[in-house]
Amino acid sequence: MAVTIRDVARVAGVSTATVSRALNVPGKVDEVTRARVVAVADELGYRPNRAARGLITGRTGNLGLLVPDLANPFFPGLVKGVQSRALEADQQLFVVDTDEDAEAESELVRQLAKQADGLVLCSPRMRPAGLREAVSLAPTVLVNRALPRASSVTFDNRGGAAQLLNHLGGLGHRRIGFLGGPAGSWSAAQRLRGLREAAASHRVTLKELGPVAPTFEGGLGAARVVLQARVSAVVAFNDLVAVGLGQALADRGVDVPGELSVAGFDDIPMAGMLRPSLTTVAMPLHQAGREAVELMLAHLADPELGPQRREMPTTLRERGSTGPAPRPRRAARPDRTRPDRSRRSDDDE
Amino acid sequence: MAVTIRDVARVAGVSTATVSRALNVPGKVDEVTRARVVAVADELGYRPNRAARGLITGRTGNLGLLVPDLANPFFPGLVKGVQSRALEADQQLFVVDTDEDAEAESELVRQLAKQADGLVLCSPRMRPAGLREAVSLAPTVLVNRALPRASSVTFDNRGGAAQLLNHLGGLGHRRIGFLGGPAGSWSAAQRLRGLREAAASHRVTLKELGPVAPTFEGGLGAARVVLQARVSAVVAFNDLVAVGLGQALADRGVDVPGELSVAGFDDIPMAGMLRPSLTTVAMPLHQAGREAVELMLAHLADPELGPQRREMPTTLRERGSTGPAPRPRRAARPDRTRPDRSRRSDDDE
DNA sequence: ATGAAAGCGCTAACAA
DNA sequence: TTGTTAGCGCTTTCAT
Repeated sequence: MAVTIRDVARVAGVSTATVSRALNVPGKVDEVTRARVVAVADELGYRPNRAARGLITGRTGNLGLLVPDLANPFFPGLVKGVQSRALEADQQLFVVDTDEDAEAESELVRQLAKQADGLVLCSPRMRPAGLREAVSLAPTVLVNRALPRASSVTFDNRGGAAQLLNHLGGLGHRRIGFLGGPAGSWSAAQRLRGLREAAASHRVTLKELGPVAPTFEGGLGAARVVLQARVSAVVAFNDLVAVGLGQALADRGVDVPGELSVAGFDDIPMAGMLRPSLTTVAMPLHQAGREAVELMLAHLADPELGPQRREMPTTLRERGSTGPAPRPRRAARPDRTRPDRSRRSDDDE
Repeated sequence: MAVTIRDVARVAGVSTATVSRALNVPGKVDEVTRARVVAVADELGYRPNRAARGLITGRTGNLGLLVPDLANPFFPGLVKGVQSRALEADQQLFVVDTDEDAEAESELVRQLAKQADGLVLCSPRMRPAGLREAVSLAPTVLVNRALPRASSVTFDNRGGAAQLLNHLGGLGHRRIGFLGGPAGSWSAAQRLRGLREAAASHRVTLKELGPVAPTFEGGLGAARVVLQARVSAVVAFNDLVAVGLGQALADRGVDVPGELSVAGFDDIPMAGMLRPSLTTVAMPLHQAGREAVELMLAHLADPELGPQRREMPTTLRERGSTGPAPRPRRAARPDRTRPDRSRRSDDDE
């Protein structure tokens, strides 16, 4: 068996209660005794048994983190942020990937809640009722989603979208498409709103396209609808969609961004690995993750604390561009037969 | 407070011991009583307190998973596999991202081991001594790394490399470069070995290039050395490097794969999202993750069980290509829908 | 087949 | 400031 608090007590010549206090409530024990206890504990390599502690305190020392899909490059940054802060607070982290399954989410949350002191739910897909249950089960912080009377960390999607549109507007684009994400998506709504507001003050026409799945495939399948919309720039729901769209356009011989600009959200690492340049709205994922844990800890420390909200700032980024101008491909033959875009009716550039 | 075993016992009119048995050792209790107990437990919504159980059984019901970097697209598939099997076994999963820090790894493993019944260490960067300690702390399964007298799940890198070289050789390539990964890398060595053996029987000259960092940037910076090697095909250490190299070559106006073929390992999702086609050796990550947990559970069930080894088969895949040959650009015709090659590999469900 | 009781390792009253 | 004691929820002998 491992070394227990009794071993430490025996060797240090004190009671187990004193050991416990020395280690947990330093103020309530004589400095000399405390030092001795700590020394002994250290020497014996004592590590408290969290299960035993948890049995009496009701705390597990664990945090639960739920994400819809770890393979989505948006999430690892968040997970890392959450983890870094959790470890600092000496909390271990359960990570659950729900595979985008809104149904499964609820049950997983129930399981998690039982073993964790608090929950961080990232972009939860479940319906509000499910979220409410989660909140009732354990202190919960939502990330990338808001809910009345619940704590959350969100990103300034609206502001970011506005920045993006201002940028495009400044470049001379007058007809811009928004290739929307999934129907009920909260962030898609925010982004659209930001774009609309900015479009108004730029005399830009905003065309709503889609919605499409928030995936590479979603973007891949959207080339046609985008070309038909006769826009000079497209804002995709996120980078994954933007990348898919970019590929589909390239396959059709459309020069990106020469003929058509593509922008996205998230600033996923892949955005920097691609050639058609991509303007994207970056989210401070790591920080958001840390902030979420911070709120959790605050709730743990003070159960009476009301709902807290943090909105993280977003930043416009230019990714993957190799140079200033769109470079024609070398071996490319100049046969650009694209029925839709061949007649330029737009006031590009 | 939550509903405890005593509540169930009282309502069912039996002792707590019987409830415990009914729920855990169905054989040792009368079928009628068992049914009643289960019904009551169910109705009351009883959920065993794992801390209490753990206190007496010494089991936590948790598994620990350690990965070097979740943002590396290689790992999420593995994590998902591990998680899926862990949940089936009613084990919760601690996930720790070590940020490629070999030093931190050891301490994190120590912390993990205390709260988990077993450990799964993916591509651990730590030195053998550290691994030995881990193994001594808790039942441990290594993934993507082997260690004498330790259980592990590895991939058939050698066989995959051989397949790859056969493929390239069959295509007529006679000078092939290997852009190696980090110096001490176990998998890099395996891959090189497989390539060498196959090269011999194909009268192919294998040029060792690099090593480079196993990252996108690593590949990006290798264009020059690759071009100087005057090879007609390059096998990169992994897909990330391959993608970086592909971009760097494209920037220099080299036609991939027309003038130079690029291949990689891992079959990361991104491989399917890119245009210069990429031949890659796919690893059954999801399955490997599940297998790792399987081995863990076997060790848990029988502590006397000796070290187990599994080598997972690898498969050659063609990704991101739009056609068979270096493709002249095609004018956009009425929707020539590309076969959708970008879906995740079948083993990733 | 079932129950009584002990006790896992720890913390938190309550006493001293 | 420190020790004594009870008990968190559960499993597991040991009786019955």
